[in-house]
Amino acid sequence: MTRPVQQRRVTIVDVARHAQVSTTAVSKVLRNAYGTSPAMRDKVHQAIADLGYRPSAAARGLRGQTYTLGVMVPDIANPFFPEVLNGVTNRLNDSDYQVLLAPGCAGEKAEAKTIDSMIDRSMDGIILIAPVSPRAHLEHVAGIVPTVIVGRHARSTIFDTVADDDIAGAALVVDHLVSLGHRRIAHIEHLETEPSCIEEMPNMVRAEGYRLAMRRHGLEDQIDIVSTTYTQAGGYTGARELLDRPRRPTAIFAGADIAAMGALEAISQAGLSVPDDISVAGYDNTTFAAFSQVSLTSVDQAGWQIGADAARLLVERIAHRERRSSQIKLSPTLVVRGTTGPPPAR
Amino acid sequence: MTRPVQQRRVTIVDVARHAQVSTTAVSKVLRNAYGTSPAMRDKVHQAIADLGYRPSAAARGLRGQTYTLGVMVPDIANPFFPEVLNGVTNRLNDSDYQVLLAPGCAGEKAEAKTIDSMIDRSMDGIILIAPVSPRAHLEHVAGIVPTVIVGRHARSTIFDTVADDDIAGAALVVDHLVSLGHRRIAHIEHLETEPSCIEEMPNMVRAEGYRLAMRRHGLEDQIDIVSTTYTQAGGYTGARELLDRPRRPTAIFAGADIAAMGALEAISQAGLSVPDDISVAGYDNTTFAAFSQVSLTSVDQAGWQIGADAARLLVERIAHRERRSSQIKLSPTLVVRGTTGPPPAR
DNA sequence: TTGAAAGCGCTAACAA
DNA sequence: TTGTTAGCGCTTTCAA
Repeated sequence: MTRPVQQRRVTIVDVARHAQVSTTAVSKVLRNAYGTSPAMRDKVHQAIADLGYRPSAAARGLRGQTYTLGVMVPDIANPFFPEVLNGVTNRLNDSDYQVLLAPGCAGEKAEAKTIDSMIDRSMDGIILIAPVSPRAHLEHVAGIVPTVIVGRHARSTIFDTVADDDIAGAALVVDHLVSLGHRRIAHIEHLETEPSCIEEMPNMVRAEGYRLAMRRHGLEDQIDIVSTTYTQAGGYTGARELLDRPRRPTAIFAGADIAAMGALEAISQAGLSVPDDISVAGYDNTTFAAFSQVSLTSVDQAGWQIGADAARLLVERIAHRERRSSQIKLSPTLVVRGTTGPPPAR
Repeated sequence: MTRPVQQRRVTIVDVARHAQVSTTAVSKVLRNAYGTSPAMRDKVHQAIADLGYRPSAAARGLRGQTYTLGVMVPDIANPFFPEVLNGVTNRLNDSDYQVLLAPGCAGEKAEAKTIDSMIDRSMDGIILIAPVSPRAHLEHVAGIVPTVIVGRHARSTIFDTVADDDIAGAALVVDHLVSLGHRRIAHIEHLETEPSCIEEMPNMVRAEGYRLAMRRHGLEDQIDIVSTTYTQAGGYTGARELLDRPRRPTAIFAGADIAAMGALEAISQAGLSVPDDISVAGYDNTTFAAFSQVSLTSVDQAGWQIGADAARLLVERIAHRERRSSQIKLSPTLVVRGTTGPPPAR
């Protein structure tokens, strides 16, 4: 029985020797750098293929790039984020970059640890999705490594941002419900416990968009917000609270689909039917919103496009670190399904 | 306006000078290596705190460990995988390891590319979830870097495995349906297009478990399998085909929840009701199976536990590369909900 | 127990 | 256009 020989790693030196050129030449060919003749490129590529050479990211990182981009996701179980991620990876598919995801970073502390670990690993750039860190910290990070922030309604000269227009998204829902005849429209919001950066977070902007739209329709006296979280449990307790009101709302706008699911559960338990007794709308147009049994009216914020734009901005910024920062704001659309209808006749 | 000074990175040399010790000493303290006095440890830790030193993973990787573990996930949008991932990260939470996820590796080619990129980055160990690569390739990889394979029913001397007992899981479903009085029980399977490693894949084992259980109940003449994919569309077309049978089944066992969702859609479109006309069961007990509107009977394979076990085995193997390989097989449980009931009276 | 010094594999400044 | 060479920040023998 042959024992597998633990062979030494093939290095750039082996390639150079095999191709009868210098290591510099190999390095240049690898990086498509200036100053290599076609003949040399061929020789080097041949040697690389012959030897099965693969560059060591660690050694590269010590001097130059690692060809690694990091993406931080707050909650991988929320089906909206995979969609954004697909936009990112798809955009980078035939680039030299490898995307690595740092999972599970709930809260400011875990988030800081995750970002640090990406910096320690000399990543060439990072995309932070809906981070909760204070603005100052994000700017500090962006000063160290090219950074794109997704979801925060912030403006900075050193990082780029991509976000959905949450004001417009909330307005789409309110407009739709008003046009159906609703007046008593309530909102379930996510309230961040950590007080920093409050007004930049998408959840807060959605609540603000709801308020603005209600006022625009002359319904300021109907504004009714319960503060819970964007979770199924949060939606459930929020809806319970709303259903206990002396005059209960005829429609509930939950700031996230998963919260809308909790609300639907509470409504069904209360013996009420949707949309005949009460309408429900969500946000994110996640996979399950389209299930026929669910059929949830929801705001689609084009997660795929958000991811693709973030990836593009990041690559651009890596190439030109001094270029002006961009802020991309994408317009959401409303997907009307079966959970919204006219209010019950009174 | 002060321009942010791009200050030089704090290195081990700075720490050594500040603490008045050698760089060797700092390195030892960092790695909890043998041969450091408490006094020295204190001095070094103090200097690290004073200077805000963080080790460079690239430099470390060039000689020793990178303290990075890679996890490859086939499809991040499938809500079962986040659960496994949470098990992994939770288990490693207070270790020195950082978990990084390589997303989107559909197909053998993309998978190989992803694995290579993890090796290039000198990861200390990798967890491959439901890989489709041929066995020989997995063993080759495991020879280079400590590897744990999740979901494959394989046995190897050089890699560890963690898997759900899919034979038992399929039996749980068939037994449940038979006990309700069903005889015509059909199965929707996922058929891998790439012919390698077929019999090791969880989907194939589930189909085999279905066959075995049917035979055990004396129902071999009722065995009815349609081959599609574990997707919503796959479940939809699979169910359509089954509903068109001259004598249609009274129960459908889909090998994955997401396929069960497609089947439910097809059934509802055909004007049939669940479970009165036909019962449906899934596999994975994903989040949406518990939604009251869905209420899908499903097999729970304890994804969290699978992830935690995989992380434990990987850390053990990194510490003892020569230890005997382990195969962990976890027993699934059945979660009975509203989509299964007695067959219609004939 | 502590430290000096030689690399790890690559990139980039500089020389030819 | 090509090659020589000095590091990048760390780990790891090997001496002291």
